[in-house]
Amino acid sequence: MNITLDEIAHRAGVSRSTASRVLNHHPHVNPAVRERVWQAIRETNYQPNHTARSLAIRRSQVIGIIIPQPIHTLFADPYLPLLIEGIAHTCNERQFAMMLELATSTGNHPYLHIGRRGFLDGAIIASAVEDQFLLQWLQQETIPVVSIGRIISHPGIPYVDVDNRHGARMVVEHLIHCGYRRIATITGPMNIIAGRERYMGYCDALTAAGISVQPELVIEGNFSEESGYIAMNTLLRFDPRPDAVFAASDMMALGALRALRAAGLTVPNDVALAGFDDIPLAAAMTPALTTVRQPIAKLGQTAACLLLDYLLNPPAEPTVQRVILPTELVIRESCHKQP
Amino acid sequence: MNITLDEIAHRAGVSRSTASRVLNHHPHVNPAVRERVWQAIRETNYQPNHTARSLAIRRSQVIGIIIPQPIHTLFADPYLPLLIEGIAHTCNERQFAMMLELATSTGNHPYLHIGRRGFLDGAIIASAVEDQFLLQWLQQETIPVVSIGRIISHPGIPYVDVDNRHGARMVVEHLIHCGYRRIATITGPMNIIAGRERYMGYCDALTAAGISVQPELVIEGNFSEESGYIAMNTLLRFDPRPDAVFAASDMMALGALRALRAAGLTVPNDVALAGFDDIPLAAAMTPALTTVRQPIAKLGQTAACLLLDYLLNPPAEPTVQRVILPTELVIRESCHKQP
DNA sequence: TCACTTACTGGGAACGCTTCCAACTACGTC
DNA sequence: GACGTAGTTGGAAGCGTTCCCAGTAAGTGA
Repeated sequence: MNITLDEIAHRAGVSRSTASRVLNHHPHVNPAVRERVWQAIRETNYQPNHTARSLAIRRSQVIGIIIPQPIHTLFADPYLPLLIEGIAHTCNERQFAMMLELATSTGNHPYLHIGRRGFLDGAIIASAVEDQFLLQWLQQETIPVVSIGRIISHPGIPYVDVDNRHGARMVVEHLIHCGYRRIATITGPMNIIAGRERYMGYCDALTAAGISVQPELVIEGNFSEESGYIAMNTLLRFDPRPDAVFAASDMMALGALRALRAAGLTVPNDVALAGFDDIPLAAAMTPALTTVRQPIAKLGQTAACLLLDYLLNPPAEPTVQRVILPTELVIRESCHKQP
Repeated sequence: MNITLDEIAHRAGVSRSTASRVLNHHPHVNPAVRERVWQAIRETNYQPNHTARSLAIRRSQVIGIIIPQPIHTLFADPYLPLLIEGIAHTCNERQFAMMLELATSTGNHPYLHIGRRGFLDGAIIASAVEDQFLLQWLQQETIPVVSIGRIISHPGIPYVDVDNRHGARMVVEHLIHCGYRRIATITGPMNIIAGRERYMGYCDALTAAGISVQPELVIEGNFSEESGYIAMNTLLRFDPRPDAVFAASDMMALGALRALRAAGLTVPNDVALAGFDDIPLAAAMTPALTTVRQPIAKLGQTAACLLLDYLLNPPAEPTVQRVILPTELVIRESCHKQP
């Protein structure tokens, strides 16, 4: 049914070997023969069979993108799309394809296809949630893996991350600099390292300024708008209420803003607000949100580079690559005390 | 290096054929033999080679998800994530894997891998933008395809879609019912069928109520927050200004809201606002947005079902499946005139 | 006891490609 | 004129599966 390399060889009057050599741009093929083969390829619109090729060369030119959480919880903000765009950028460049491996909320087959030998050359863990499935899989897997975000329990896995801790510290220092002292934080999930590190950056800034961290001003959220709303309502019950809030994600900052509005308070005059991520909405909201920008697409791009470099020429001696990308403070309107 | 079926067969003291039969749950295998083979599989942690299997059975159990536009423009709202989640749901259920085929903003190799024979069993077009690449690819491709959204120029392609036109009509009728008469619309891109159909629904509702469609009250956006903001500012320059606005996406409604706030106007008292999509933020914003809910995950799920059903047992006579899923009006606070 | 089924098993070709190896040319070179 | 040598080619053995086909052993009914 489909045209094979044999068919091409026959049409060009050469052997399969020669046709293969032409296809793969090997040297030492007579120019005239080479042209005859290309002609046959063009005439028949021949496309080589990728599966057969993979089997023969024992590589698939496919990497997996592992998304350990139900996707809709993560895609609620544009983090993952940008990450994937970054990965895709590198993959397209180097002729690799991407498989999506995700845990659905209902399905019970996470990482279904990863285990099958020969299917993937390597994998990128898109968001390092250290759940049991992921850890169990890492335990027994043999293909090279690069993680977005450090995996504490597996220090041998190369990773790329942004400097969450420093970013958080910068933005909280900015709040302090603006004159706020009773600064609360709505953290990310503490089982995610980004959640923990942003919290640590918050602590760093307070401690450095001689302000003690008050446990009641620390509320754990899950990065979603809703959780920011709930956390802010909790914070508003304290007396005196915080005069500034650092939300560990812009979506949570958005939720906090909604709670503040509902309580009749204005930002930044009654309460200052800062976020993390710099999603497009952050610049668009009123007041425009002061936040920390992270180079998300770059993150994905770098992770893919790390993985593909490794795959294309594996290093002689094993070295674990680690890359930390810088974050950037974006000052807007949500934490300036109006005179 | 990796364990093969031959190794398993040898360990269990049987032929490769028998080992294969055990692996694939064929009948007519002696129970004792069967158990010996399974034991060898467990002991060695054997995983069958997917590539070799694909080659032999001439199926890959992989479908492609084709995303014809730079992903970040589409992922700006949670549409695509939910769609993918729906597709993944069906795929996980039936042991299929998903390849992501996306056009990056910089890359010039869209649909890179689709052409390679044997790589994909079928494909889902995630968002029917009729650009040249897509049409060109459809022209020459041979694998089964299902589209999310109708592709006008290729009526032979099965598709799944939501009833955009009726949904838009419902929400505009609701505005009319609330007493608004000078109703503007911010449409989606007119080269996307969803954009056109929502606009037609808007026209339907007005016409049915005996209101004529005023060209100056129709502004084309691109579904993004920013485009909603810009369009609303344009609308505000007209005198008399519209008393209600139907934005063809919630993100654009959000942008419109920002423009209205900036102009010192309140929703719904000065201007009513309605959206389309029912993204999570729609319920969370102030005022909560009246909008049209579309079953996005269901859309993906259905598309995947259509495709996989077709792949698993191709129908004898060719029939083009078409499915239209209903939309639902969600009434909240943004279009009730306060007494 | 003899066909005749039925349950089970192994051999080997096939899937479509890559690549090693050997062989064959043509061209100088001593 | 024998002898490398480099360029060029085809044959054939893989890659790790599936599955058809033939064959054996055991069970069944006349």
